[in-house]
This record gives sequence, structure tokens and C-alpha cells, in this order.
Amino acid sequence: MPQLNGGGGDDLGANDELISFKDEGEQEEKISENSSAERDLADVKSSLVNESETNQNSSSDSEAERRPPPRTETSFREKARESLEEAAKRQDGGLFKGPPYPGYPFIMIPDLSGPYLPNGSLSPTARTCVNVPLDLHLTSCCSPLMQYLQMKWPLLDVQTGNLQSRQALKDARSPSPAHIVSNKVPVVQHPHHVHPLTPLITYSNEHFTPGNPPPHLQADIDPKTGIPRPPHPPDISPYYPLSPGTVGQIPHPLGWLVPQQGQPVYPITTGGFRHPYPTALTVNASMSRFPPHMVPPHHSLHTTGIPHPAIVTPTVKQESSQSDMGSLHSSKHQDSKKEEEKKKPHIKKPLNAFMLYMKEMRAKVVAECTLKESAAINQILGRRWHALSREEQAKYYELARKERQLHMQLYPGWSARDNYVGGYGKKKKRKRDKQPGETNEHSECYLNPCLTLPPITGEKKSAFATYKVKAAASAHPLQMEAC
DNA sequence: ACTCCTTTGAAGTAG
DNA sequence: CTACTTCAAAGGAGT
Repeated sequence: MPQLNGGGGDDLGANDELISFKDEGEQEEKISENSSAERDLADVKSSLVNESETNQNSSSDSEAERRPPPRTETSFREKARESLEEAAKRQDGGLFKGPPYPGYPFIMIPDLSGPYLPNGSLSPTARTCVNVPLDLHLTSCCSPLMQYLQMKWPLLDVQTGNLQSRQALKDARSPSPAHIVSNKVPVVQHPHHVHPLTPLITYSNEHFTPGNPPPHLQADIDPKTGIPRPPHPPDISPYYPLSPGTVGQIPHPLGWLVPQQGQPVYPITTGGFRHPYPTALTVNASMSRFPPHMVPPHHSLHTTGIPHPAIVTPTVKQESSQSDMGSLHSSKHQDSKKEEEKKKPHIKKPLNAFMLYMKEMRAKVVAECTLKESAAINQILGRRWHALSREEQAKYYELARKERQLHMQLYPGWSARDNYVGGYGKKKKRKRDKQPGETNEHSECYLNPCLTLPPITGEKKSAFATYKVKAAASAHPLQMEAC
């Protein structure tokens, strides 16, 4: 599990999930994260559209200008905040022209406290996330910084000029243990696709059990549509944005983030934005009510009776594997067993950190560029992923960890192997062997210097104990090989 | 209709 | 333990 050293070093410690090579070795990229956000889009676009060299608009001088003085470990967080603001300024005129979504109603403040800081205090990043938007939400919603924050922290859901949300913000800022303890960092559910595992990435109230909402949300009525916003469930942090109506018609880059009561902002179908998976707390609560061994055998139904999104009906995908599905009885003979297995739902893997990140950011990237091809989008997302700060990555790692935990609780006997079609070694689809040199044959690599990362030198490797050399070498041949 | 592409990370298997 | 494979999401593109 990623851990943030709350003290002097921002090293994530022994976590083997965070790749620390970008901490210093990728300083340039990290520094240019702000600009890379606009550049990578242009880069990929240009490479895909054969417009080479157009990425020069992010000129080298500006690159040098972006390069902050060598940062120290102690000043890292400060730098990070500075970079946030700086990026916000820059992106105001860049590709990241935040669409005007004056009504984007909420601010969702991810609580990054908890596991990241040994003392349990709010991490500096979290403070940053809290403080800045709190001031920002009073300013223009088109504020570059806010746009950036919303880009950077799509979970930050800013409602401008809404007293209720201000009150909500106050509440969020209040030292309520629920806010502090809840480590929930909600990731959103793409309306496109019912996410298989959306316990932590769901704030659709659609399936939330209406409970007793906080007083400040009691009369939460959408000012635009007049549609009452569904209240927060009792055990859901008010951080969760439940702002269906307002954003529906507003071209917000994170419109997909919002529960769809109106029209989806992006060319995405109204998949229903179902989040049958309760939130972490909800699930944990439900877990307390339904211990793992009491999880209903019909996994297609959650404890709430709502079809579980992680389960794909057998018609979609089938695999022959044994699991602990309660509906299976060993006494049945093979035919019936086969039928049982046919009916057996396909439990998908929990999403890892990057997948969660992709899910959250994809729509935004798609909205910011004309690219629709997922391969290209994923390239951008991959680069952005590496450009993320540790705290931001840690957020997703933690989220993924919770997803895995939740998945384990819900499906104790499930194994990733269950989803192996034909089993290990029998490839369902032959993946092209990626030799480093082979990968470099990609035109994007040549046309797109931004798609590459500086080669990792041995010095850099030694500088970071947690650097997963092997992982990086195998996972990022493209970056490891200097294009 | 199906597969590939493309990304990272988790988890599984084989040696 | 290491290396490798598969799958998770996504949707356009190709077969």
C-alpha cells in the first residue's frame, strides 16, 4: 500500500506500487506535467494526424520557464501546489480551456488523510485541495486555477455561489471525523459502461438508499432544473457530489462524472450511470451487516438487491472455472454443472489504480481532443499517469486497494484465474510481443517526443530505492528506450 | 461479430 | 525469485 511519509520526505516508503522514478528522474516530466497536459494532447493529436512538430508550440523556452528551481524534499509539496496554480494559469490559455460550466455545482474534496500520513493528519495535498477550492468556489467558476483543479481533481466538485454547497463545504471542512476518517476518494462511473466494480467509484445516488441526509442537503434542490437532488445516504460522505441535474446540459469535461439525469455531456450514451456498488463506507457498512460469509449466493445481486456491476451476465462472457459460488452444488452431475457454470456470472477483476485513473480521466481527454481512439487516449493517459504527483497517484492506489479489498470481501473465492479464458498459457488473444526496439517503431514515438520519457540512468536508479527498475523496464519500454 | 490496439497494475503460472 | 501472461476499461479501426 502506498504510504506517504507525512514527515520530511515525501517518499512513499516501501510501497511497491508507486513508481518513484518520476520523483526526481522524471523531474522534467513532473515539472512539465502542467504543460504536458496540454502538450500530450497536441502531441498525440499531431502524431496521429501526421502533424509532426506542431507540439513545438510548447516551446523549449517555455519549458525552461516551467522548470522550477531544483526542489528539495521539504519543499516538494509547496512546489506541487505552486505547480498546480501555475498550471492553472497556463492551461487557461492552453488546450485546457475549461468549458464554461458555470453551474458545475459541487466541490468534492477527496480526503487524502488516513493511510498516507502516519499520524493520520490531513495530508498537505489534501489541505491544498481543500483550501484552494474553498476560496475558489467563490470566484469565477472559470477561474483557471479552478479549472485546473477540476481537471486535476475531478473529484473536486465546485459549486459556485450556492449557499448550500458552501455550507456543505463548511461541513466538509469541519473536523467531522466522518470527513476525516473517510478515506473515500470517489471515482466516477462512466455512464457509458456500467462499471463492474464501482464500490469506491460510485456516487451515483441512483441506487443509494435514501437515508437521512445531512441537514444542509436536506433541501438540496437543483437550482436549474428544480429537481431535488437525491440526498446522501446516511453513510456516504457529503463529499460525494450528487448533482445530477445541473451539469446535465453543461459541457463539463467531467460531465460523465455526474450522475446522469440530464443529457450526458459527452458523446456518451446514458448508460444509466448505475452504481450498484455502494461506496466504500457503504459497502463496509453493508459488510458489517453482511459479513463475507453471509454474502448472498446470488452475486448478481448485491446486498441491496441491485445487480452487481462487476458481474457480467454469462451471455457476455463465460469461463469455465470453479469458484465458491454458493449456487453451485458439487452433487450435481456434469451437465447440470455445466449449465450452472453457464449461468455463473463473470466477476470481473477489480480495477487497478491506473484503470481507475483512466476511467476517471478518459472522458476528459476525449473531450479535450478530437481523439476517439482508445489506444491513443490510453497513451495520453499513460503519460499523464506518470506525470501525476505521488499524492495523486497514491489516491488511486489507495482506491484500487480498497476496490481489491472490497472485491475480496464480496467474492471471497474469486480468483483472477477464474477469468482466464482457457487458462494460463492458452492465450485468448495473442498479444504482440513488445520488444523495446519494436515498440519504438511506433510512429508516435518518433513523431512525438512527448510520448517518451527520459531514459532512466543508473544514477537515477540508485537514487530511488523504490524504483521498480524491472517493472519500469518491462512496463515502459517506450520510456526506457530513448526515442 | 470479433480482434487488435494501447496504457498500467494486479495476479496468476511456469521454470 | 524471476519472467511471462492474462485481464481489467475503452472505443475506433481492421478483418
